[in-house]
Amino acid sequence: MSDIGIKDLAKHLGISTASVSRALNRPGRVSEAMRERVQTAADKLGYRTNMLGSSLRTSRTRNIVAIIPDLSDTFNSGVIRSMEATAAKAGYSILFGDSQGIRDREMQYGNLVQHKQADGVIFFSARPPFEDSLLESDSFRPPPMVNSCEVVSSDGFLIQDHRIPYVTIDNILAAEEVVTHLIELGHKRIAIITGGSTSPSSQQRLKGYQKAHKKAELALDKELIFEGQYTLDAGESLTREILQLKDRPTAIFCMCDESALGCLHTLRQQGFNVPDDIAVAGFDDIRFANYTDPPLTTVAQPVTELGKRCIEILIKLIEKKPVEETQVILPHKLIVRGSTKKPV
Amino acid sequence: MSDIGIKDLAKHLGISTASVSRALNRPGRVSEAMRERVQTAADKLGYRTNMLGSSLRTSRTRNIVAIIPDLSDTFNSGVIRSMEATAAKAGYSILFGDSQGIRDREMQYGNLVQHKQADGVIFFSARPPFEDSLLESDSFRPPPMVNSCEVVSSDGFLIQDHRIPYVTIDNILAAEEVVTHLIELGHKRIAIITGGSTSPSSQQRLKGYQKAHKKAELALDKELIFEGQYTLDAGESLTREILQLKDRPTAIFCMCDESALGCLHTLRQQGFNVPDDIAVAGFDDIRFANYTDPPLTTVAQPVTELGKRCIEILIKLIEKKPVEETQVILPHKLIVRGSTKKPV
DNA sequence: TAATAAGCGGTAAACGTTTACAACCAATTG
DNA sequence: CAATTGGTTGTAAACGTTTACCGCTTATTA
Repeated sequence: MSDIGIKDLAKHLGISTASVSRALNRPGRVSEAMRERVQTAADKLGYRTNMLGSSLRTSRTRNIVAIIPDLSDTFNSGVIRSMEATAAKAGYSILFGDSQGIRDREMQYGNLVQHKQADGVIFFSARPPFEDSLLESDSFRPPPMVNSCEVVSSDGFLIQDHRIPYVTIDNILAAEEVVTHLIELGHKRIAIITGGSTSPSSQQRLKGYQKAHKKAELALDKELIFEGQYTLDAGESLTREILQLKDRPTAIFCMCDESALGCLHTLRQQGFNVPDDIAVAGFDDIRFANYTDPPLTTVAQPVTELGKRCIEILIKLIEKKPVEETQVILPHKLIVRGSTKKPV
Repeated sequence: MSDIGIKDLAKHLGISTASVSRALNRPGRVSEAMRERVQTAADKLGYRTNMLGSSLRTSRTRNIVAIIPDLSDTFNSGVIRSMEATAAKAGYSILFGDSQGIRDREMQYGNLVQHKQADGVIFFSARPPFEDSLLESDSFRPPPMVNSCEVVSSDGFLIQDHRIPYVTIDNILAAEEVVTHLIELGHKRIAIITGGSTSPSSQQRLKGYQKAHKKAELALDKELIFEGQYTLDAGESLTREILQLKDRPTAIFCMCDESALGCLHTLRQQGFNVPDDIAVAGFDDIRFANYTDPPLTTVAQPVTELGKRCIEILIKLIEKKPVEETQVILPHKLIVRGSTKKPV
């Protein structure tokens, strides 16, 4: 019973391996009697297809690589979870890599598909996880891939004039809405804690911040822009810096909720009241956002849908089915809670 | 340049595939000149070993399956992240499955190793992810596996009198310490929100709760035990129930920090002051625990070490190296913060 | 100098599947 | 009744590696 192969099964039934294979994978190309006979024998003997043999022959692994900058981030892990669920439903498994934002590590995971250990890639970064020389080479045959969340331009990334599908939200608009919300409340000095200058989503949210100011004909003060990261720590420490400004802002927009939690913490520690002294807004609507004191005003991203669509598109690509929409921009939603109020 | 195989490389160099293979994987079995010649040619032509062929031949995939009940849980995702990092360093990739605690799904992922898509398994549940009939069968040759966090007994799970290695903390002791801490502060009525009756870690923490009471000769009140889950929601809603008790407790021990956050939220909503009206303690020390108001008293689990040790042991098992310690109990640490204080 | 060893490279057989192709049989057709 | 068709199964060649085994050359030893 331990590790029986297709040959053993065939011999045991007195038929050819071809018939076994067909009975198992291609019902219809085999008589019903045969299909049943093989199936029950397979069950009884505990036959498990050795996928290595199968994959080698068919060059399909049913594995997908997902490369994430930080798996422990609440927003990311939500997306991944959804990806995994969607993939599993379609019979695919997810190999994942936490790149920590380091390009070398991204490429290391990208290699998995070049080594034929996976059929396609999802990446959360600006560039596909392949060496630049490859990306620029004409002979490069890019594997199925989908770009998620960190999309550079509305054209997507181009390889040989062919765009890579992506799924994201409109970061510019979303940030603009947050900031406009603050401006409409009456705030004039709004500090911002970014996600880092190398992150496309952060760049875009910054653009939204600027657009909102421009539209409201509000002057932009460079001093109010604090380059951070998408982390609790960044929010905490940069808020300390913000509080040292002579002309203190009346609102702080954090580009992710984790930073906003750090921000709230520092404000509380230093005796500031939110939202009366300072208003705070976040981004992502992680599940903790509703549990802070006061609850956090933020932008909800469609986490589940984001993951689901990525995988759906990727699988279509892998299976060479037509994919109707290759540039997906999902709706976000401004969620106003207690952390923002008009300045007193 | 697109997809060159070992044969192409061999032909291009006018040597046999055997030499190419040896030059690449077994330096020392080949002259230095040869090694170098092959290496540079491989680099230049962009040769990538097809791991399917290799794996088929060697029956080693360098993949590991990790089966988690809930990937988006902050504690879990921290452990996974550490696992991934450790595995990557050793040249392994992690295939992960979010089982949502459903046994069928666990087995579905367990199948991956039976289908030879992975070399070993890490599981976070009480039973190995294989069908019961298999587990009980004498002919079952269990694959390398390690049990993490949710360990049933100090013997580990037995298969054919052979114990499965595990890595965990002493949940009983840790919970006992939390509750003793509360008792020493002067609390006499301590409610508890569990992680669910099917979770071994929850059962053990409950045992610790009981032990602490016994040791302090404090009566146990069944009414104070609330069966929950390891989630925010459970903490939130069960706290509402707790507050309806006629004889209200002065402290609440939540078996995970997420529940504690939910608990704090409900308390705040209903106008209770923590810790003055009611003290709250959690478990896990997720990174948000220090950012709540007041900061949460909790038990720190060695998240990174937990993940690291699991993978290290598993890899030793896979590579048939001797593993000195198969039952690892890592140290935890009670972290007292502002959410617990003596009752007023 | 002959015998032995050591170093290196090639030959070819696996590993476990899937699938073109061919072969067979029975049923249908003209 | 011969020819054709359709349904079903078997044969055997791949897929891309690794590695046991063998043989060649050169160095070492007695």
